[in-house]
Order: sequence, then C-alpha cells, then structure tokens
Amino acid sequence: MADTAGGAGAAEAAGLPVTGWAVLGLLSFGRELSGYDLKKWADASLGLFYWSPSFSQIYGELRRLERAGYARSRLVAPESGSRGKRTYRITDEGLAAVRAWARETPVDPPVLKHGPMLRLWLAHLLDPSEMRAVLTHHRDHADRMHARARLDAAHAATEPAWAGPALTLRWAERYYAAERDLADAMLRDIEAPEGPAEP
Amino acid sequence: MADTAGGAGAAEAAGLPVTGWAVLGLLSFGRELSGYDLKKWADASLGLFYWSPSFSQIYGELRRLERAGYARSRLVAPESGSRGKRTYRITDEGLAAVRAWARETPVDPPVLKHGPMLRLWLAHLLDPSEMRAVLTHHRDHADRMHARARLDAAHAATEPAWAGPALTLRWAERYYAAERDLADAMLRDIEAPEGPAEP
DNA sequence: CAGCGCATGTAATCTGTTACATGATTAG
DNA sequence: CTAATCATGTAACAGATTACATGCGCTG
Repeated sequence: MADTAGGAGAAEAAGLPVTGWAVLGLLSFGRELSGYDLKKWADASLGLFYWSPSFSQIYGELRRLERAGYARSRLVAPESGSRGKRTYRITDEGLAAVRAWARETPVDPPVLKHGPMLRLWLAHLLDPSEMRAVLTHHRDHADRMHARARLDAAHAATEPAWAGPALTLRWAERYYAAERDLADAMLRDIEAPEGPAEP
Repeated sequence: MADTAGGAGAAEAAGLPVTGWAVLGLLSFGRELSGYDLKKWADASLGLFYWSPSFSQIYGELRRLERAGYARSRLVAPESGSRGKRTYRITDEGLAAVRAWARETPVDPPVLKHGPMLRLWLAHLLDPSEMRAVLTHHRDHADRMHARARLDAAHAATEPAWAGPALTLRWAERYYAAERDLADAMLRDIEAPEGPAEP
C-alpha cells in the first residue's frame, strides 16, 4: 500500500534505517554513482568504522531513497550494447533530509561484536596455545586494518573539502593501533605467571 | 520439515548462529538459569564486548538448544501459585559442542558499528558545535563503560576459575579507556587551527 | 568459441527487534 | 483495591545476508 495510486512519489519522509542514511551520506558528497560503485566506496571508507552493507542491501536502499524523493536515478546506456547501468544522484530534498538527520537524530552508541573476545571469554574451554593463536591472529588483523587506515588517511588529507572523511580516517588509524596494542597487552597477561595483579 | 515425525530430538548438530553459541557459553559455566537470568547476566558480561541479545532471542535460542540436545530444561514451580519458570542446564553433549566450536570454528573478525563516527564522517553537514557535542557525548559514554568494566573486572578477579571473564573484562577496561582517549584526541583535532598535520 | 570474472540486479531465507499478552507481586 | 512493575513468554515485522539469475567482455 501507500505506493499504489498515482501519488507522485513525493517524499514519504520519516523513518529510514540507519543504513539508508549511510548510503544517502555517500551520495551527499555530490557524485553520481551506481550501486556497484557505492559498494566499493563503502567498503573502503565506511567499512573502517561502520560495517559495509552488501550489494543487495545497497540496491534496496537506493530504490527506497528514490521512492522517497531523496535521490534520482537514470539509466546510463554505453555506446555499444553494453549492459546499461543505473546511476543515482542526490536531490535537494535528499541533501536537506540527510543534513537534518545528521543534526537532529540522537546518535546511537557504538555497537561492538568482538569475535575474538567472545572466544577468550570462554577460556575455560581452551588451552593456552589456542588462546595465543586467537590473539595473534587478531593482532595481525588489527595491524592490517591500521595500515589500510593509514594509507587512506594520507590520501584523504590531500583532497580539500573532505574534512569529515579525513577526520574519521585519522580516528580509525588510531583505533586500530590501539586494538593491536590491546591484543599485545592481553598476550602479556596470558604469559604472566599468575593473576594480572592490579598495579 | 525435519522437525516432523517422532524423531526423538537427537542433536541436529551443525550450524547454530553465533548468538546460540554465546548463550550456550553462558550456560557452560555450569549454572542452571532461566531466560530472564541469562538476559541479565548477558547484559552485564557479554554486553561489554559483544552485543547482548534481546529477551525474545534468548528464549528462542534456548528452545533451539534444547531441541539440539545441548541443554535440558525443567519447570520450576514455586511453593505458592507463583508463575512457574523454566530453567536450563547444559548437557554433556552441549559442553562438548561448545568446546568444539570454541576450538575449531574460525574466529570472525570484530564488527564495529560506530554511530558517532558515522556522524562525524558527515562533517560537511554539521557545524563545529554539533561535532563537539557528538564527541563529548561519546566521550562520556565511553567513560561510563570504562567505569562499569573496571568494577566488574575487580569483582571477577576475586572469583577463581573465572579466568576467561576476568581476562576479557580487563580487556574491556582498557578498551573503553582507549575509546575515551580517542574521543579526546579527536576533540583536539577539531579545535586545532587547521589540518592535523602528520607529525 | 568456451569459460571465467565482472557488473547488475532479484528472490528466498534467516537473524534479531519491537510490540504484545499474561500473570504475580508490590506500592500507594 | 487499583496501578505499577517484574517476570516470562509469543507473534509479527523489519533488516540484512546468501544464493541465484543474467549478460557482457576478456583470455586462452
């Protein structure tokens, strides 16, 4: 319902899921992009501090954004008989909406689902070598993410008007450095003769 | 299908969602608990490094665990005509299964959905005072979590045989301290006259 | 010209949440 | 004695993922 009748698709406004705002946020930088491009960009930027939605969800959100009047799409047909893709551009209403969202909606707190810690929490089911393996693996992962963030941050710093992305990339760089150090600290805790003893 | 026919409920084994393993992990500490108790305990311990499932999901997972033969429930009827609740206890098969899961299943990497960073990533839609507000609010949140973890870690350290929980609580304590420091660092970045300049 | 991978999407499924229903106990 | 709150659960819904379908373009 609601989408029946000739109701010229004017903004249904109201509740978009956060993912929808994230996609609209990607578009708010002004470029005209396809779902595929958005996914790749989301992996590279959003993925460092927010999870990156799957292709199918991005396509779904784009359809919803267009229905709400926040984005407009057009079919781009290439010279030869190539596939023909659909690209999206944000509308003025969309820009106003995402700005209002960013300013007025209460920020929901960070959500963490830390797989490695979930394992180590069950230390009574593991032996020390397995715990070490989990931690070193996690340490390496954090290190890789740190390197990625470092590179991207350096790159973003060159582009002006990218204050936001540059800021959060810098944050991510520090975050993953901290994550790596925390893994190292825990490895030391495990190696320590007995109870960590509060200093 | 599959659940039809009198197939005496013997372990269907195979794929439990991670949440299922987390609940079974809670039970693996040996206590007999109701869904309500599990929820409260999950909020206090799991919630610091992994999200805490809702009541309804816990109830659902418990039913699934029992069907799989990993837990057994019984109705506890109180002396007077009180409500009568259902408590769960892990079975030997359940303990073996969760141990095998903890040891053999590849650890999935940490998942982060950082609401505050999502906002700051859209800095071009905010003005400086709004950015500061997001950050100070986040800083306070991290500080509160830090205090919680600190208390719980101290408490867990007294109980022996709680190596795992104590270890992860200690990790959480450091994690939220780092999170608070990162927020402070970003506040300084914003205040800084211009580009952060890589030292 | 056969097969593999990229690019664009759709459909089916499953995980997890919010809203609701029920009863018992406690506070005013 | 009524209202609020705790405790236990169920049902309906929404968000998100995996699997599938399609077609072009390149490599062997």
